[in-house]
Amino acid sequence: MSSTSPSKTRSTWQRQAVADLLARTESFRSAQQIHAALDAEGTRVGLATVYRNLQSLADAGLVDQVRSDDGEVLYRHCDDDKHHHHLVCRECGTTVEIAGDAFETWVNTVSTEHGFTDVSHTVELFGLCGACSV
Amino acid sequence: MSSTSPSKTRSTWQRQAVADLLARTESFRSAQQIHAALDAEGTRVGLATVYRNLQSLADAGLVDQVRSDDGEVLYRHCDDDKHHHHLVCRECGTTVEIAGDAFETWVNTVSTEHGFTDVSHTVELFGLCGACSV
DNA sequence: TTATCTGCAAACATTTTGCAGCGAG
DNA sequence: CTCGCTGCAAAATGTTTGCAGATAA
Repeated sequence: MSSTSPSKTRSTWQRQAVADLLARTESFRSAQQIHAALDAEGTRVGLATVYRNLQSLADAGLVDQVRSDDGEVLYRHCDDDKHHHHLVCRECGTTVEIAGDAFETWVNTVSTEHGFTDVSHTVELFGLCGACSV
Repeated sequence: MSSTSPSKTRSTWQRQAVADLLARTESFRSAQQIHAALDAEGTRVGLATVYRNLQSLADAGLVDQVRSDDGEVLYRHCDDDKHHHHLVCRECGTTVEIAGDAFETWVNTVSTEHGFTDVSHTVELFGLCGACSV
């Protein structure tokens, strides 16, 4: 038992359906919305399966995961492997991935200032995109 | 009925018990933990009542509200009325309220850059405080 | 073949709500 | 006296899990 079973992820059409839908979606969607969307396309996948695949995709770093204000977990395909944050339009859901060098610097400053180490952070920005603010 | 009933908040011992416990607590606590803490002190308050008062206190801006990684809502007394963020020790829970002028500036820059307006944000920092990192 | 994945339904945890009675003002 | 608040339990959500059967490798 030297190894932690590499847990090979099998390639099922259900998993691909989820990944594919996500790949075609620009905004963050909840597991339930994703399940409904697949259903609407005629792709019948169990809700539990959607949840399981979403988790697995998130673990693999293939999709981003954030929590909405009312506690649901939202998923979205990840454009960039590097560490980044999101600027989400609260109207249409359009999301822009942003790099926050200035922000990361600030985090370090503040952390050091208060004697904190190993600081991680969560940041999400919600606003109105150009198209929706008209 | 010209007015939106001012909804006067009545002062009950239950409400004060919740507010008081919060006032004596330095770290973020979930509604359930707060309910349990009161219970442990011999203060029997209905769970629903705790939830209702917590909501009301948060609405009144008397306590801060954040969401934990596993989706629970956590509450903590608010030291400062001004807009601020938190630097929380993931070991002992000690929390420092921090002002983020540099951060707010960054938010504005990025928002403008992408044509977003009316941008709100959520930021929470989790790390190890000096005492716990030894 | 065989270990993993799927689907369904039951289980869960947290938070909300309906309602009768209590209590602050 | 009144209307809001409390408590209890039931309901609603969102997510997870157990299991038997299907399936990728």
